[in-house]
Amino acid sequence: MSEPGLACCTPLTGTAMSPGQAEQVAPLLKALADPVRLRLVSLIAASAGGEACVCDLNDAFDLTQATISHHLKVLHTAGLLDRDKRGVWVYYAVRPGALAAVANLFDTAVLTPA
Amino acid sequence: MSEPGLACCTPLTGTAMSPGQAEQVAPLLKALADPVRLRLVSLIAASAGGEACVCDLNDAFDLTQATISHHLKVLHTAGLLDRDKRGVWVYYAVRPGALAAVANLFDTAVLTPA
DNA sequence: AGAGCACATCGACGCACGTCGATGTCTGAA
DNA sequence: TTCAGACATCGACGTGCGTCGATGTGCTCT
Repeated sequence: MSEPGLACCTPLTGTAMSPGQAEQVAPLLKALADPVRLRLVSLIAASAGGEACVCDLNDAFDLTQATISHHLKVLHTAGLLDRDKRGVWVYYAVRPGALAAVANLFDTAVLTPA
Repeated sequence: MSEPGLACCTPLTGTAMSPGQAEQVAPLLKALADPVRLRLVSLIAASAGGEACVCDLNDAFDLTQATISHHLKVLHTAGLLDRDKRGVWVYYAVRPGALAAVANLFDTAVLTPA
């Protein structure tokens, strides 16, 4: 750590997240990085039975039905929500372990230094 | 649960995430919902001492120095990274408890049904 | 068969985001 | 004082995202 242009600090030892792993996890976080989708997941998880139908979710927001349907599709495509059609209604449920996987991410791959 | 247009399922009992809480947490996730920023946080956390200078972070990516500086600013503005200027170099460190707060989010406010 | 409802899809709009090259600011050394 | 290096900021470009109204699809009941 003397002249500029040379190694100025530590060579980044320790195992960090790989680029491939980062590009695999980022879409999951991106799907959750929206106030509406965050509330949607929370509402579904807090519902009785861990599932909720779109009609009820629609009433919880001041948004168009098309917008809610779009957000639900994003969450479903990301693998966070399970879709179950029963007659006229469609029920969404939080995919078991999906959120836990995200939570583990911060406990294992990122937080732990060594 | 008979005629369409009436209450078709459960009235969303249980405590879900409030709209204000969602809009407060979403920016945190949005800051992390990028492969480059995810790797940046991971690299910094995995570095010796839990901190890393920008010059080393720059070499880990095939991106312009301006782009890396931009991503670091986003993470710092979101409250995830601490900035410490020492002479010519700038060291970034993961803000203590910042990632843990995000991890707790999925364990308390969202995951737990009842 | 027809009507009505629940939900998905489509096309379009405005805005925010990721990236870049160029330039500015500050520090330490000659 | 001058110069070179480290990092931030600026302006611009293309792309993606959130939202909407309109329309399509599938189901149920009459």
